[in-house]
Amino acid sequence: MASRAANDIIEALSIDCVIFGFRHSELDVLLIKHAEGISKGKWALPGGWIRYTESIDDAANRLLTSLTGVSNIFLEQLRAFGDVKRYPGKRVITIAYYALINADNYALSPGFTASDARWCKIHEVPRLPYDHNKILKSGFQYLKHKVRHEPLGFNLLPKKFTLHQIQKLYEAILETELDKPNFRRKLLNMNLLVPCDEKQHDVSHRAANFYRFDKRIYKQLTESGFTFEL
Amino acid sequence: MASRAANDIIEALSIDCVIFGFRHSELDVLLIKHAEGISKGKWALPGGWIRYTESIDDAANRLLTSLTGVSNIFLEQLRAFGDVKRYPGKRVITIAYYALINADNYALSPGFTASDARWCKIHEVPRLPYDHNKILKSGFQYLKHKVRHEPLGFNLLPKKFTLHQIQKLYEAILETELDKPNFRRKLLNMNLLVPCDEKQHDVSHRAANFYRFDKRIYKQLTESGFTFEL
DNA sequence: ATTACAAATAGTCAATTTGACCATAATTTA
DNA sequence: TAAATTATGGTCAAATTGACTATTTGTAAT
Repeated sequence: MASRAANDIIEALSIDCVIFGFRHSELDVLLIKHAEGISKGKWALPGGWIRYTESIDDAANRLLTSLTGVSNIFLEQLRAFGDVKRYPGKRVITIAYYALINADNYALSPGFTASDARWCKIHEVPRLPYDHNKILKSGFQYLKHKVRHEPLGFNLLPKKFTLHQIQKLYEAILETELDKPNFRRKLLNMNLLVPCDEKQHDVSHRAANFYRFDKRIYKQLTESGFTFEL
Repeated sequence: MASRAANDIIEALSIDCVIFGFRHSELDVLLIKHAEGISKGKWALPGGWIRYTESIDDAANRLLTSLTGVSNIFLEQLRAFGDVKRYPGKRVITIAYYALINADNYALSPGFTASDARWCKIHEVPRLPYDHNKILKSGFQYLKHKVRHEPLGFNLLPKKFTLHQIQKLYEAILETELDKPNFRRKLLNMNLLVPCDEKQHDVSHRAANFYRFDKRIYKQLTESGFTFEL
């Protein structure tokens, strides 16, 4: 290990990122276009090789940032994909990561081995190389599950948001419509959201109240036995 | 890839298994004693190296069987652990698998690089090498979560089981006591369990009815929108 | 046999939560 | 001033939960 160069990469092991972006009440995935390698010219999930000197979490963040410009987000590991022939010509096991962010908050700037980067609607994703479609599907399933059992998603909204915004987010991810009053009641009764002394403006109808999500309150609640369920 | 021997192993990548065993209303973990290598003589999670010619799922099964004799069980992937210094002297990323089985149904026969194999009570696990304690903890957390959202656990009970048996299983995993009539009501109202025309015998009190879990019924229910929640 | 036990199963009941609604409030634009 | 639009409030029956009590069915002890 000591004799390796700082950016020597581990053979047979890669990272792939499934980055979900929420924008205009729609769910997108972040794709990059390969500038080199065996999939040159093809759109794929952002990913690449792990260095000997970085943890896999660090590798995921480094690769995502250098390929797409999206940085400082909370990437969570999905799982490893390790079918023998998932990658052509060579045995490569990949570790998939995922995240959910507000697409509008991040400027895309393709780099490293990517010639381009763009958001793609979740249901308009083209055929991707390797098993990337499978990884994406797996990530989407996981996201759906996760969002119902954890207050994932609040961090991607603006600090102050309306109940309508959360509802749209949930509807986009779960792919259903939700009853507004009931959704509102359920969420507010959790005592998880703090009402702000501020309303919407610039809207041509009754202004909605802003709320904020308080991490500390959530932590307190969970520690006293509360579990987020939607 | 073609030029490798059939059992060449991938450097820098390993498998570790967290096998939970339910026995005498208690939850155990399966440990092996290393017969060789840098942790010779130490107890650890069963694991080892992945071959170029097998999928990671297959590797997990092969390793578990050859080390402990436990075979033909449903191993599910937990996640990868990839801190830079998790393994001494060499960069090794490990992919963890877990399963929940009935300890009494499997005879342990240590082999391969294991000199011994045994069940260890979940709260009496010694200090394990590498980050195995961390992996175990992670697996236990996941198991607790999983068991509340999926009818995991029914497959480890005998084909025909009593409601009391399931309850004991859940109590062991969730580490709580559950109200008997309420637990019973909740479970039966799911219409997931099929009552058998058979009762316990050899018990010194009123015999309980046997039930069985029907995979097809569960599948049908989930397909029509049902979600198992406990 | 009768009684004491242990555990299974049944039932009660108030409190809470859900789902499907309808009603009203606050704003802006026609 | 009315219409439009969206937020927010409220209702109500049905279903679910949590905390219990009661009854049944069997064995074991006297």
